[in-house]
Amino acid sequence: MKKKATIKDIANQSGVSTATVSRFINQTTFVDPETAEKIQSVISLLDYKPNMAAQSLKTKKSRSILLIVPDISNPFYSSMAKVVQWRAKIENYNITLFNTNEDEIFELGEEIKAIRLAVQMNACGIIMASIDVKEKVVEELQKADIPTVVVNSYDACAYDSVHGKRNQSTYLATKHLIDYGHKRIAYTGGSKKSVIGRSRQNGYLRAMKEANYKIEENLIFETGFSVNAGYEAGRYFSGISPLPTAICCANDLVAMGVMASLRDAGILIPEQISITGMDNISYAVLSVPRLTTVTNDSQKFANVAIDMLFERILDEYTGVPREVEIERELVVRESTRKI
Amino acid sequence: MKKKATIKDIANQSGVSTATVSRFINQTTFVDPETAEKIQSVISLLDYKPNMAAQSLKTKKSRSILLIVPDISNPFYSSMAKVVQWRAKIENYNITLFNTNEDEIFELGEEIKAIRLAVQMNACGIIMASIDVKEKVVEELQKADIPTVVVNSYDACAYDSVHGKRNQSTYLATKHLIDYGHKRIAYTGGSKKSVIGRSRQNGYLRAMKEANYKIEENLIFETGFSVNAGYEAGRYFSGISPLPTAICCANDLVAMGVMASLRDAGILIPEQISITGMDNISYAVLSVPRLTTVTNDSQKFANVAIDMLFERILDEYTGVPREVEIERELVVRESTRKI
DNA sequence: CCGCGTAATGTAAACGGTTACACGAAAATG
DNA sequence: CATTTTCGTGTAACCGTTTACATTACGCGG
Repeated sequence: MKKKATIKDIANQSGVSTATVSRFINQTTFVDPETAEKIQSVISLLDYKPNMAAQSLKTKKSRSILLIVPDISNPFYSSMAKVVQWRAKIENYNITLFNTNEDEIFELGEEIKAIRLAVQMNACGIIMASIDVKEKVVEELQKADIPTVVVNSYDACAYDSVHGKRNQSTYLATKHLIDYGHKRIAYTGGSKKSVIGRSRQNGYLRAMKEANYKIEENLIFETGFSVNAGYEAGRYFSGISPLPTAICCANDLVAMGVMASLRDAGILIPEQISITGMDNISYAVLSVPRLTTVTNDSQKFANVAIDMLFERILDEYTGVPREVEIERELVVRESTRKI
Repeated sequence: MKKKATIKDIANQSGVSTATVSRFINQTTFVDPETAEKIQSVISLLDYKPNMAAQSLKTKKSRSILLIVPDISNPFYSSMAKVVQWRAKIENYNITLFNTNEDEIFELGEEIKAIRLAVQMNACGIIMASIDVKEKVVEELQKADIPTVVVNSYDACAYDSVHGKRNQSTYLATKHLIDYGHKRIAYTGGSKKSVIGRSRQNGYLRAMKEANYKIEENLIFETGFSVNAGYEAGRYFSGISPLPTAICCANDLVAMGVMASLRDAGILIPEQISITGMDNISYAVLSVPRLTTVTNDSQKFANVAIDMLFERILDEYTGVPREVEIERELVVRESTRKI
């Protein structure tokens, strides 16, 4: 195995100093076209590629962004990841993926670990789309002192943040159910321990209260954010008698699980129970009946997040933390019906 | 902003040399328990975290693995990513995500770029789940000289590789359709330019030939691997008269797209057309009618891949490239019916 | 009491880049 | 023509670790 070519090799073979080579590569100073050509030819000849570790060590910048998500297998996050990665690549950054697995191991520690990793690797930026941002996490972020944008959290006021418009998500969905004449509306989804879990459940509660409906404890089933979690919830609800007439789910995945479960129990949707989701992932249109849901455009989230992050990284913006709210809207399809 | 503590700070404040601190951290040599304790306390006090760039520069190892996938938003790959990341984290490795976006920009260059990145960052290993491994790519891998395992490619014989058992995927699906009495069976999915595209289409062709059925050119519609691609294909097929009685799709995403499209055209599944998918992603059970498909357990792929990769990284295995085939099986559900 | 092995630690040279500073030559200025 | 800029480049220190080698001190056999 031949040793990899270093900048010194390039310098020697093209009869210049390493400084010149470095300058040529990074275009930091004008170098004589003739020299440049020579250097370039030697570079191609030796197939030289700068060592990122060395660069990073010297410049204290790593050209990499840490993307923290709760569950990369959730389409919302994976399609976010796709655009983040895409945008980063264009700017010549690469992305390190950290999956906190919130849904399975409910350990706050994962996020802390992620942030530690970011400082160890000299990450240029962090996109934190994890579903919870607690005090300890903020503290750790503070110490890390790395440009950060938080996705999907409503109270990370110390950082740039992007999230859906407040009081829309499940509020819109529940309101829609109420408008359709439903009264016994159930709710299921991730626990209130997470920001998203809380905000989604609160949306439901708020709509119910506004309508002066009584909230029946046994119609609220806390679980996870996955299809399996939804399936479990569906089993729970199908055992309740009388059945609720509608179920508001914390996200589409849960809704799909619920629907599958109800179908297995022989319960008709929407004839017997109306279902709403949240996120409008691409599978929502494909489900049968098509899922009524609320948009949550992950690509928009990702684009806004990366825009803000780059502005911070490049010092194009140094002001107070920004908070951008993404407008959401109800998409009425066939999983809900008037009663 | 306080400067980050370095190993020198730790050394100074605990009255030992940097060498000792390093040895303590990496547990490479026994250090006096008393000294150790002192060092540890200073480390916690100053919140010291080793700088990975420096470590990587010196040791030429980065403790990071490059994961190359064609489309992270495809559940097959995102759930692979999830387990890869999970396993890597346990061993204290982190993973860099590279999405080649094969489906949209059909550029071979992306894979080359990815491999280059791997060498620049001193990646310890590469998991290459991209849908094509061409000559040029292999050449680049050769130069890179990094432990690599290839996923889902049938002809990367120079590397450890994991893929589904040959001649199963679409072959099984098509055979199932034939067993069900179908004769005019269509096929759609990604182009033959990619390994997967080829192997999937070949499975279909082989089954058809074995049954001595004639292959009608206009019943083969090459497109992508996504839901949208499937939707397009569905539109194409619904314009054909007489309709084929079955469509074998390259993967579940495509199948779901096709089903949505046919449904929009008022065509009944499986009454008028039977549909098969491939991958058995978690949404396949959720579709209506439930999709008949062939398993392709992404988590198993991921686990095998990472197992092999670690064996290479840790030099636990240095023999000839291994090839592991994951058994697949047909899952008959409701999207197909006897004719 | 000498010499030697051993255990714990220190010294300092890498690793592969970047960049502040210095320098000579050529071009611009007056 | 003398002086100052400008330009292109070289020199060498530095980034934060690891590690081969050197050093010390101590215990032990002869």
